[in-house]
This record gives sequence, C-alpha cells and structure tokens, in this order.
Amino acid sequence: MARPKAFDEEDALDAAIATFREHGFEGTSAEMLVQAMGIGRQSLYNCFGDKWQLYCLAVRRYAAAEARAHIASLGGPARAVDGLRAMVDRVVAGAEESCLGVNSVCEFGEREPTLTEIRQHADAVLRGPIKLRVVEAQADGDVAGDLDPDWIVDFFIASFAGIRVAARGGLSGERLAALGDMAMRALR
Amino acid sequence: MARPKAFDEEDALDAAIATFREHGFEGTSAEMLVQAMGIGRQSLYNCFGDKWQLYCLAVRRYAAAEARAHIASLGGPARAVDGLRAMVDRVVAGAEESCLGVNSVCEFGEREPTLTEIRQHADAVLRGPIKLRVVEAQADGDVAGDLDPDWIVDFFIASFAGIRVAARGGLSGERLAALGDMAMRALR
DNA sequence: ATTATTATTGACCGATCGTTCAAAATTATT
DNA sequence: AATAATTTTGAACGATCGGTCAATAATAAT
Repeated sequence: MARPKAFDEEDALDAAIATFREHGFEGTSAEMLVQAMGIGRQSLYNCFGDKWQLYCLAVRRYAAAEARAHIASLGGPARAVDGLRAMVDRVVAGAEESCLGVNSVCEFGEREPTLTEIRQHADAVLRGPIKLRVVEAQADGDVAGDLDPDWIVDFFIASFAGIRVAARGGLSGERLAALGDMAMRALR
Repeated sequence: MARPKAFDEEDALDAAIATFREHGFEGTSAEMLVQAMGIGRQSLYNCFGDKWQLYCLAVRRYAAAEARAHIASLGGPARAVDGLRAMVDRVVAGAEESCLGVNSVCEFGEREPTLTEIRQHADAVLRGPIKLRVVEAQADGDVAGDLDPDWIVDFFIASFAGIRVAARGGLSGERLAALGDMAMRALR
C-alpha cells in the first residue's frame, strides 16, 4: 500500500556501526552517516529517529553480535579451558578494528542512562556463559580453584578492553597475542 | 612593559585537562573550556593557539604527570615486586577519574600523528623504569623468569587500560582491586 | 485509473561550532 | 604624563551542526 524502502535497514545500521566505531558519537556527523549508510537524510530520521537513537541502536546491535561471537568461540572446544582460550584468541585476532563498546564506555562513562542499561543487559547476557566455562575449567583442574569465578569473569572482560585499547594504540599482533597469553596465565 | 596575565597558565591547563578527560575532544566545546578554565575566549586562543593545540598540550601534560606518578610509586617500596604492586594499587585507587590517555587512544586511534608522537614519547619514558623493576623482581625470584620483560611491561600497561575502562563503566572499587590482584597473579 | 500511504529528494531552519576582530583596559618603561 | 606592549572584553564571523519541511516518486489496494 506504500512505497517500499530502497535500502536494507540492517545493512544501513551496520554502516552506522562502522562509522561510530571509528569516530565515536560526537565525532560522527549526520552527513558522515548518510554518506556511509548510503541513504538520504530524511530516510535516516524517518527510520532511526535521530542521531542519538541511531547510536543507541548501533551499540545495542554491536553488543549483541559481540556477545554471540564470544559465546560461540567459548563453546567451540570440548575442554572448558580451551573454550576460554578460544574466546581470548578471537578478541586478539579481531582487535584491529576498534570496539564500539569500549569506545562508548570511554566517551560517556555512566553519564547516559540508556547506554548504561544497554551495557548492563549485554553484560548479563555474556557473563553467564563465561562463568559456566570458568567453573567447568576449575572442576577440570585447568583453572585455579581458589579464585572467585565472578572475579575471573571481570578479569576476562577487563583484559579484552585492555587488549583492544592496546590494539587501537597500534600494538602489533604478536604483542597482542602475548597479552592474551599473560591473561590466561593469571588463571593458573 | 605590558599587561600581565590575570590567570595561571598551568591552572587553566589543568582545568582543560579535567574537561577533556570527562568529555573527550569532540565532546568539549570552546565555550565549555572557557567556563572551566575561567578565562576569556580570546585569552584561550592567545595563550594556547586553538582547541586542537590545547588538547595536545593537555594530553602531553597529563601523560607526563601520569608517568611521574607511576614511576614514583614504582620506586617507593624497597623490594621490586612490591614496587610493581604499588604501581598497580595506585592505578586501582585512582581509577574513578577517567584517563585522558585511554580516552585519547579510543577517540583517535592512530589517526593523528601528533597524538601518536605524544603517546610514543610517554611510552618511552614509562617503559624503562617499569622494565628495570620487572627484571629486578625476576632476579629476586618474585616474578617468573621465563617471561619476556618487555611483554610484562606491555601487560602492565594494557592491564591499566583495562582497569580504567572497567572503572569508567562503573565497576566497584572492590572488584577493581580484584582485577589488580589478577594482573599481579599472572607474573608468578 | 484512482486513492491512500510511505519513501525519497533537496532545499532549508535556527543553533551552535571554532575562531577572529576591534576596542578598551592594564601594566612597565620613558 | 606619554608611550609601547600585552591582555581582556564582547560582539561578530562564516561554517557546520542536528533536524525539519514541502514537494515528488513509488508502491498496494480499491
């Protein structure tokens, strides 16, 4: 009954994600977005509300995809500690591209309730699966049993941020891999 | 022979640092700067050039102060491993306030040569003293001797970024301290 | 073919951006 | 007291910001 969209919403959103990853929220203009997304200005506002709503949607989608990928590599290997290792290796391998989650935390801290909520939800989704594998690895004797599993989860997530910031600063792949090794070493 | 400045340059610069720490470069307007620094608009441009030069100066000053503080806590305790521990503890204790270095890396990556240069210089200043204490701690038998000292230095710096990002995201002091413990644990 | 509904286009809005100009004010030297 | 040098003040600049309006285009249902 009405004219159909000439663009794919998810593709456009992915283009917005790429732009926000590289330039942050404040560093990205509406003009940059319409260029990157390949759509008209009005279409952007029709479809996504405004720049802030688009950013929140981008962070949400990015976080969900990232959590899915983490969980997938986590569950790949049979042995729990190998799953944890695979998760770390994936972060190291993908660290060349900047992380929208880390960027968003750095840019806004806890200033924006909507972002905080998005973050908490993503956290809730991700921590469970990691913790399960940590506990499993402890039962296997591959991770020190005297460590609080929740602290280990914190440590993984913080290590990922550290690795990604280091990569954003230009650290070589070889040295990023060494950071991953060091993180795993803390679990012995 | 001429009218003297009505403000202290370093105080004004510190105010600029505080503003950039909280809001980043793109998120900080000239208006916000003159308010925070308590000076007139023209005075800002007379004294610091433009917004970008002021930002670079702020990052430089912040990095120098941070390096000095790191090195100071590093050299406090007699035993090398305790110095390393003191450095970590200082980062944990001060993580409530966001880090201009981390923010700058996240916001610009390697896009701005001037920032990259500032970062490399700060890195060069800081790595030496840390490495010295690492090697010393290895000789004392407090840090595993099979680890490459340069990798350990990388790991410290990345861990600091991880702790600071976690703090910016709202992690409690207790859990930040646990992150510090985990980092030290990787050295055994 | 007409109608209703939505998408696209391109001009355009006021507000704010970083920056500068010109005038007034303040000081040390003469 | 007059001069030279610099800072401060406040208005103003063009450019860009995020966002909107009105007109046109395209589709599905009647």
